[in-house]
Amino acid sequence: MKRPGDNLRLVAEPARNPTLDDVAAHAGVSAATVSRFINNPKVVAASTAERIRAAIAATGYIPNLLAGGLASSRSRMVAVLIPHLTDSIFNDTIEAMVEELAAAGTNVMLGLTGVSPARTEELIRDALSRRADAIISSGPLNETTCDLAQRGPSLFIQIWELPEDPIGLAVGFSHRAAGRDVARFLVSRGYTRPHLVTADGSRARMRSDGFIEEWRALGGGSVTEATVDIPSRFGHARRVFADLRRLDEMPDVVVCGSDYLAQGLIVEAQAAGLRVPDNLAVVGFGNSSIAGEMRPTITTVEIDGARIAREAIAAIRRHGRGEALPERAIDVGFRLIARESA
Amino acid sequence: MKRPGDNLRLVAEPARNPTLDDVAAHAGVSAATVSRFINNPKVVAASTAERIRAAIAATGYIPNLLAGGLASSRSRMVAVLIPHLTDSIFNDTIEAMVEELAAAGTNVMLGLTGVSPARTEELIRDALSRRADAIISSGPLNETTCDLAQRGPSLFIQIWELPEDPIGLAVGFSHRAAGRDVARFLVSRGYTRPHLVTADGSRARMRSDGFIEEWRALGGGSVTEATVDIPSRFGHARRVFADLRRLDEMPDVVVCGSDYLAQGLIVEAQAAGLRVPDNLAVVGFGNSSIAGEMRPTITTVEIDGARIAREAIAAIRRHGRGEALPERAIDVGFRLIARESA
DNA sequence: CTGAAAGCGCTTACAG
DNA sequence: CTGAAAGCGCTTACAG
Repeated sequence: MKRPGDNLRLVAEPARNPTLDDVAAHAGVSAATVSRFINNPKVVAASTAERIRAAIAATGYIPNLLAGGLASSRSRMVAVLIPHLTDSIFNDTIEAMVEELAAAGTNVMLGLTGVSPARTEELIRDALSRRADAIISSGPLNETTCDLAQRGPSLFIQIWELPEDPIGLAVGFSHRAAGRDVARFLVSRGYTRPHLVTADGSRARMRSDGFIEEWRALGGGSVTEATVDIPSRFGHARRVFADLRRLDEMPDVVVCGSDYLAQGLIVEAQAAGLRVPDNLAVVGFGNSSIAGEMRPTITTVEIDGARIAREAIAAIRRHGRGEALPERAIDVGFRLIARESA
Repeated sequence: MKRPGDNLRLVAEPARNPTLDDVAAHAGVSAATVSRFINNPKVVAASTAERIRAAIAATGYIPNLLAGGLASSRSRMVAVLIPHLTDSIFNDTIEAMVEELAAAGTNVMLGLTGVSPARTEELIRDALSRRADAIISSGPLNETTCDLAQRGPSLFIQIWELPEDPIGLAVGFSHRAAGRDVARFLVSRGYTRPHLVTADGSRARMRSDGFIEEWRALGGGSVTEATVDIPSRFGHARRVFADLRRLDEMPDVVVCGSDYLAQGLIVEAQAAGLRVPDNLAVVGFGNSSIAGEMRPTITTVEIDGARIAREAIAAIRRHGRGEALPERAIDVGFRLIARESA
């Protein structure tokens, strides 16, 4: 078994992890100077820097970010709170987020909220306990969680939505507007009998409301609707499709809450001998990577997840420097991508 | 703007976040007692506990885990390092892990390693810096990262594999044995022309090696092989299928590195007018949720991700109590699930 | 450009 | 069951 210090002969290293003081002693400078070097190499003299660099290598020093965070009240950690990991429409955004944060030397605390505000509350509390520099959330909030989120110095960022009165910052888009756009698109393509599959949750609800509003405004006929559990996933398709066939009149297009569910419906429709989009059209949501790869390719609404990540991170940086945010809500918009499925 | 303290009239609260001392003062006890109450409520007298509880509520106290972790050298945080989030075969395992850890009051630092050992090294360093109680990794290691992983008090757990000589603990299964099982299964079903789609990475490689070894041992004929980038995803299917058609002899079964890729191949095959499994059979890997829901349902190898999560967490707990681990490697096995696709 | 010193907010033997 | 006190390992004005 190899242990730290085994390959050092000149200096008798202690068995414990080396600390800043050990490095300082090794380099013949004070701990303060080592600290300065680590956080901002340019402020120390070149020759000193070199000695410190050598001392760090020789001792195998690994900074203690718990101590650093306590002393500086900057944890260099951001909490990311999302409902699910599997079949999640957020995954591209989260992946972009985690990677951009890593590039900025910031780590990510991941919290899975499910659909429970209680879980969300606990996770916000945990993030606050760890003095997260920011909390990025797409989970369900209630009054208690909002109150909680306002406390503490952590910047609270809501993503994938644009609430009336953001707690800290919101980076998202209008779900209602997205729903309206889909309605307009389907009217323009001549569809007459849409069926909406809405996941239990305010955001999907808002899209459906927007859809119905616009559909009515454009003189569209009857709309039917089904509900599925969050998140809208591939596995829901069997039941949704079976229910579809029991409707009085078969719809000509199904609007889904995710590309995964849309994919599932295409599979089900084809297994039942229907052609997509001729016999049944399908619209997804999110432009997940599968959307452009499915046969037929899936018509969907694209959200620029990487942009959400970038805007969030830019705001965190500003907040970290003590600057005020130029705006409380950033609308990244969306884009309807017409492909083969509708 | 609401701030902490706004709704307290009796006690003049400071503008800063309340600390343990504030709670102690409010409850008329020492900080040590409050600390004890928070970490182990049973050790304080019932009446004291009640006063402390009230003081915590009144002050809106949120513990500082940075300070707590520094003092106790237990961060209550576990680092989870995985290659990707999207289309990842680990997601069920990770989801189970994060939820079980949350239930145990432990937070998760998520790191995305990609295929780069350099990234992995940096993330291990970060985890060590944050004094993670454990580092759970399924990412690629090299010599440097192994050395690093051995240092520090964090328990290092490798999941989804069973290396010769685990650094700390390994919780996984034999990929080679899984490959052999698939070969045996396909022979028993009478397939004669398998095509392996292997992701660039040692683990998928090991399954393919196991497959070929067993296939040969059972007197099987020629095997063809294609390579895809990690991870094996739905989107790879188009190219893989196109390449398939250019082979001298069309295979009768394709063995994929994930259920997502298997799903994609089914879609491609059907779009080309082939029937699955009659004209082309497909085998997946991982028993992701889509596998049982696809049409046809996908024959695959199930890994008990929840069990991996449980074993890992049990080990972390033991390690936290200072107990030695009963074993250095835990084989959770796997199970071939025969469905419709092969 | 660098050092001495105070302080960040907890935990934990040690005593009682 | 509880308190006083030392200590965890950093950062950061302050002074030079």
